[in-house]
Amino acid sequence: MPKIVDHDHIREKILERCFSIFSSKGYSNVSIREIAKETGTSTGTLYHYFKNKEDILEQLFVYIRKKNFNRYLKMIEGVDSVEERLELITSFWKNHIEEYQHLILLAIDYKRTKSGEDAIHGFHDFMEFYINALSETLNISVQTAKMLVTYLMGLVLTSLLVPGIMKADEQINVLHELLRLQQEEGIK
Amino acid sequence: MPKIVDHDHIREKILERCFSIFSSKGYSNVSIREIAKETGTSTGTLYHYFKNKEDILEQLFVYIRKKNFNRYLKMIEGVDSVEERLELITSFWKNHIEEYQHLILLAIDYKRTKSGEDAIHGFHDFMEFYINALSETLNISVQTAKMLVTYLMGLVLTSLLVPGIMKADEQINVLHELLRLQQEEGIK
Amino acid sequence: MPKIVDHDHIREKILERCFSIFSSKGYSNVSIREIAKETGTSTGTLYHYFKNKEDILEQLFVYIRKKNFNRYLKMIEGVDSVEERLELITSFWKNHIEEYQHLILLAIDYKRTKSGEDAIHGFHDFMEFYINALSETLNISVQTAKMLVTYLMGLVLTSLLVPGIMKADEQINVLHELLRLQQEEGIK
Amino acid sequence: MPKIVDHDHIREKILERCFSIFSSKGYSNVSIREIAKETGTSTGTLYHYFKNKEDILEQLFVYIRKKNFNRYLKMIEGVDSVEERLELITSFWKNHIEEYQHLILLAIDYKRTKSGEDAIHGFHDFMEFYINALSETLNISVQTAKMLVTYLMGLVLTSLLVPGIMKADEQINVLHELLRLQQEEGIK
DNA sequence: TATGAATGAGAATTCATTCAT
DNA sequence: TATGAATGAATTCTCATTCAT
Repeated sequence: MPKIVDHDHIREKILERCFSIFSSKGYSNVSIREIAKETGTSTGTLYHYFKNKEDILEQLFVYIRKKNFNRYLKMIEGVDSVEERLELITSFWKNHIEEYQHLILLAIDYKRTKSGEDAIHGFHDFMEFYINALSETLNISVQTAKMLVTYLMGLVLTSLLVPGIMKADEQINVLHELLRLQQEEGIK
Repeated sequence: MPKIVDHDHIREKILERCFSIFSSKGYSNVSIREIAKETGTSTGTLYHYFKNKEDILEQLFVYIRKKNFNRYLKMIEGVDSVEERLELITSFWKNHIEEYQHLILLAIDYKRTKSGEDAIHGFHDFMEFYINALSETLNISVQTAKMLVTYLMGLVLTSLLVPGIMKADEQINVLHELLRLQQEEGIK
Repeated sequence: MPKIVDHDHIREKILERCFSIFSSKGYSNVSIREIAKETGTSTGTLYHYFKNKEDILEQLFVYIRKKNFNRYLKMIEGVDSVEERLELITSFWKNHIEEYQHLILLAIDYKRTKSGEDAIHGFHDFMEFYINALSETLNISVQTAKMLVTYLMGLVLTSLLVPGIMKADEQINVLHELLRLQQEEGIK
Repeated sequence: MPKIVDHDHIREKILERCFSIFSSKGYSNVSIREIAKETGTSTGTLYHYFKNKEDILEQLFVYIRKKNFNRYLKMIEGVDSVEERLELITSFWKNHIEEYQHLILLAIDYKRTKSGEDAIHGFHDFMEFYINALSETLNISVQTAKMLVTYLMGLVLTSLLVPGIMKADEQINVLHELLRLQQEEGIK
């Protein structure tokens, strides 16, 4: 009579924890032993859920991407006014900037580990999704959405490297104002 | 009368090579043996020039920072017209975007390795230098310079992660146009 | 349900083997690889049982000390006549002189490695135990016991360095005679 | 025109310093680099005076032995009364106990490094010299001299390992008294 | 004679992975 | 399914030794 466990639930618990550890220490600097300890399991158990260490990184990337997409869609859902959406998005970014820091670091680790097309591909989808989503959501051109995403990426990165100088909150406010003005102009 | 060598020259040759290797594989994924092979020396020699592996990262960061500052100052030197400077800076960025990719990756490795204040401090100076330099060079407010730097950081990062979507060249052109227009307006 | 092993038993098997290897080659001249080979394990396993190389030395010292105390006490146990005890002790020394050679060498390695108070402390207890034990066991003054122990130490050392000249057996016999005479005198 | 240096003098200076360093840290734990630094020379220079690291140990042993013999002979020279000699020898031991500690440690390092007959042979001469010298100097039997030397060795060793318990000075006094009494008896 | 830069073998230690229980 | 003991390759770093100057 085997023990009944929620396989996927445990897997995701482990991934969630890894997202944070990998981010702060770097994938390469975290040992399997450390992951086991931090997740309250054992090395043997980890190898039940994941093929090998790299597979954790791989699954983590897929998991986080999916989670992000879903969350974005759920957030926008049912909000029709562009102004409201803009409000929503800016407040969302303020609250989740740390998570996007993790994401960027994860992407870099992923790229360096896979060092090939797979990584690029994965992140490509990510970007494209957000560019199109923002373009549609905010009713702006794809070109403008690209610049917006680029800027947001810069925001995340600088807030990660030089939190003192680049206050993300502040800069998001400025951005919000800029976009709001642009919306108004568009309406006129 | 020991063997006479240009200690600093050798040191910098090694650092220069490490800048590129660390960037593509990540500091933690490059072994001392590999560095020795890539730089055409031996592990023993490396430890003659550097206290330990971390010291390579440390010295590399200092070296690159200094080199960057000097180059920027030399570039601007003797160019008085703001338009010309804008031209200069945009073309500079186009030519050196890869190097700034390396730099960002280095900064991340540095932060993760030192995992503390030291890293932040080093990068803080870097940012501050460029924000002030751009503010003065292009005759724009510090606030605008911050946004500009943030955007440039985003540019570097996206061109690194999704080179297909975010064409740095293209985006720099757009940015250039934006800044040029702003300058003109300022003149009027 | 991990693999079930008698952790302490394995640990002691390793220590027992190290006692002999360290003694003949010196702690510093024995590599972890060599210990692994000699004990029939692997380097990884050694680090499963010991924190690091120095920890082997440390645990070895503790282990040997404890083993020695217990053996001495068990030997004396139930023997009431002083003459019999003297007989017992001298024959014990004859049989275990090699082990005391190991012990002295271990103590020296320990002192040099720890190079501090810890080492002194450990050996201090050892000495004190034997001085008091001999004093009580043989019914002699502490001062005389000290001299006896000093002499025995000299015996072990010389038999180690110049086995040809200083025949331990012979010298123990002389010592035995001396002590026996002293006992008799005390009785009178 | 080559620099004129007193080759032997420098060599002995180095050996003297090594005697002390080896003693406290152990031959194996002292690197050539460390010897160079401690003696104010360079690794290259050391290899001018000594064939290799082991040769330092070898020459050191020979040097110390010779120095010891000469000193002993010079000390005894011209002192005819046995009582005076005894006085001389005990005070000599009190003053030089540390040096004999060094010597024992050196002998152990030597034995472990050579791990063969050479070492034994070297120390054999040492012992024999002292046994005979003491026998003649103090007018005691060789057997007694052997016991005396054994005891002295124990004294040196215990004062090294447990300086707190075994006060060498004190024990030498006791020994001195014992021997003095024996002398008197012999005279009667 | 004197220096210390250069070397690579070998040291201690860590790590992903396997496997008996 | 879960555990952690076992493994040995690979890592960082040290060291005796050589050699150009």
